[in-house]
Amino acid sequence: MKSPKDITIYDIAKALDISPATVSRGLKDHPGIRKDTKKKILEAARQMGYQHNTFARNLRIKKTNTIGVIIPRLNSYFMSTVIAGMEKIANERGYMLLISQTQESAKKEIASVNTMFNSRVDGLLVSLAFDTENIEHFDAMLKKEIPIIFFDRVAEHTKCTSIVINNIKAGYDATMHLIDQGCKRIAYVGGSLKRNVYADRLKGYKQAHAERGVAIDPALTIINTLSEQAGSEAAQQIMQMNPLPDGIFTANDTSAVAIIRELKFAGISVPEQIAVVGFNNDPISWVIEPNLTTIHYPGQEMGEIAATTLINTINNLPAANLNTLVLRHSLIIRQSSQRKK
Amino acid sequence: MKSPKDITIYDIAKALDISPATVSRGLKDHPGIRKDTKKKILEAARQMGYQHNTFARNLRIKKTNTIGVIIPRLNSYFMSTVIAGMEKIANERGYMLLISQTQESAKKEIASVNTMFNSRVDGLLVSLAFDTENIEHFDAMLKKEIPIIFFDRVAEHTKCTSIVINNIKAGYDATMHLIDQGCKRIAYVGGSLKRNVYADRLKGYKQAHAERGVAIDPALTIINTLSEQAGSEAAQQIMQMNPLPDGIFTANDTSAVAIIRELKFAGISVPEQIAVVGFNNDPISWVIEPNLTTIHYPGQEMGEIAATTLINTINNLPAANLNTLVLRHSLIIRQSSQRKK
DNA sequence: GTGAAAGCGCTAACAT
DNA sequence: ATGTTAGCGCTTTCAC
Repeated sequence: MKSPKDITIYDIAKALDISPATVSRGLKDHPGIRKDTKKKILEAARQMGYQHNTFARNLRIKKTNTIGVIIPRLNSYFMSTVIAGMEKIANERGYMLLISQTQESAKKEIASVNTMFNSRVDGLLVSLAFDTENIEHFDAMLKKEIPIIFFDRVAEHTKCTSIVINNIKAGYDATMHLIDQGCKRIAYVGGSLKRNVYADRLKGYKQAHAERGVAIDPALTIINTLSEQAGSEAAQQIMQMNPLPDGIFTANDTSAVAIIRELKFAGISVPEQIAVVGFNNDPISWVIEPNLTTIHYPGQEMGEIAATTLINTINNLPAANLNTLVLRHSLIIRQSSQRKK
Repeated sequence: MKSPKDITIYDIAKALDISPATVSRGLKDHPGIRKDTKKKILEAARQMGYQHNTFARNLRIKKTNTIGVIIPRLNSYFMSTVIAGMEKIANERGYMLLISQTQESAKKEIASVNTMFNSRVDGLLVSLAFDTENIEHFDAMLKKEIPIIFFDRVAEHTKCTSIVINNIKAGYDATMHLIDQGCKRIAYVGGSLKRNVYADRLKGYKQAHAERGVAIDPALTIINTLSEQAGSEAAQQIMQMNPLPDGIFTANDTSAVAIIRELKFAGISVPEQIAVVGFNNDPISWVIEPNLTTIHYPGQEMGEIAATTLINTINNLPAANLNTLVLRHSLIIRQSSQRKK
């Protein structure tokens, strides 16, 4: 396990009979170092097998060029797309990504924040776990002025930027569409109301009903984990309802697809008997039959914007001091909700 | 951007009127430090807001507790599942994950390796890009005895462990199944033959044909990027063939689904006219109609095993010095390939 | 059980 | 244009 021994700038300095400082400068294009000296240094470094020591540098300059990413889960289409966007930007701007999953647990989230803190990340990109109650665990970082950006599942904080879509409007759009298709009893299936995304979508659902003067039966609201399994169970629950709902708006596509499958299996026709609208525009939404009406959620773009904003903030660049950034969403109407020609 | 000032072990030492060495020891359960001293130190650390400095420590002990992950793309079901598995294990064992995407480019792969090298990761988990020709860019790390594990898209190297499934057998299983269903002209759609996974699956395809004495028309082999777009194009190409193939084996499910959609759109019935088998057991495989026959690829498990093996190697634990680890795959037969009752 | 002191490899202010 | 020097914060050997 032990390496022969690392080459340092001192070794190069000695070999070339110059000072370590000059080597350090030569290695990084410092202005005011002769061309030939620089060339000599680079050449020596290369052939001695010199490897830059990032730690020593970090220790010295107190900057890591590393961004921490804390997310509930990595393995969903939406999240992997977001991360892909973040990685792209980070890579372009010379930052590395340190990634940690909370598995939807507040406890793990706290642990992750602490690890990131100790790793001295330059900034944090966070989407909150289902059951996170407050965001005090970020206080230590904020006190040190380490910028934190929340995305998707966000928290209100005067010092942090949030990047979201307008979930209220999206919920409103989805629900209004169902109402326009003639639905009178629309079920809502969503995740924990502690999280803005689900609370807001429910709000939009209510707004749409209110605006059209349609009463809401509270029994039609189901809160679950939005997993495939949970979707199937929700479908069972819905099919027990009497009278049967004639529309379902659910807060992700995984759930929507699971529900449609159960309904079809039970011989209930979609959209004729029950119209369904999902959320995210996951690839499965255009594979399921009938194709799923859903809200397009720009994941890659959200990742890119989050990373860009964070890096700009870290470097005190302009356009950094925003409170909230709202991306555009759109309702994609497909067959699963269309009852009218 | 400037923090008030970090608390160090010296500050704690001064406050408690003891030495920094004692503080350092107290902070980490060093045997041979009095219980009450330790308690005093921990208490002071807590209330002074002490934050451990990982860099200084790394610099000192030359270990980072960080694992580098280099992959083609993050945003596929398979890869995000793998990463989720890795993160789980890394987290449990106190390691962090540094992730980088090559976007299928060898050039970016080389850059990533260098960054990881400079970041002094303790080990590397790698799945190769489409067009990587050789693996010399890993030599510097290997020379320093930094362990590297390849998974999925691997390369032969005496010093590295590879984690794979038996792609030849998987390709054989898929093809043999199609032959058993009565297919006589089976097309193969796969990715770059520079990568073991695609070359091996093609090999299996050929083996199955050879074993049954069925001749192969080379015109039936299509090499592309396996994207959705590429899948649609492959379908177009296949539909031009005369005579039409009666079976398609394609190396991922994204491609398979795109192909099925095109075929259906063109009025070709699946599986009656053309039977289709995919690869990966992506969620879309059981949503598409007809449900897709595919090879189950244990992504999460592969990620967990890769991470476990790497961490064991880093720590010189037993069972670490393996050359190749082969995980179990299985053929999942669904409707897209079933012609017989 | 605790302390003194020497570095880990690099950078940057200051000097030349 | 280059050199000197003083740390960054921590660990650890060797003393006591």
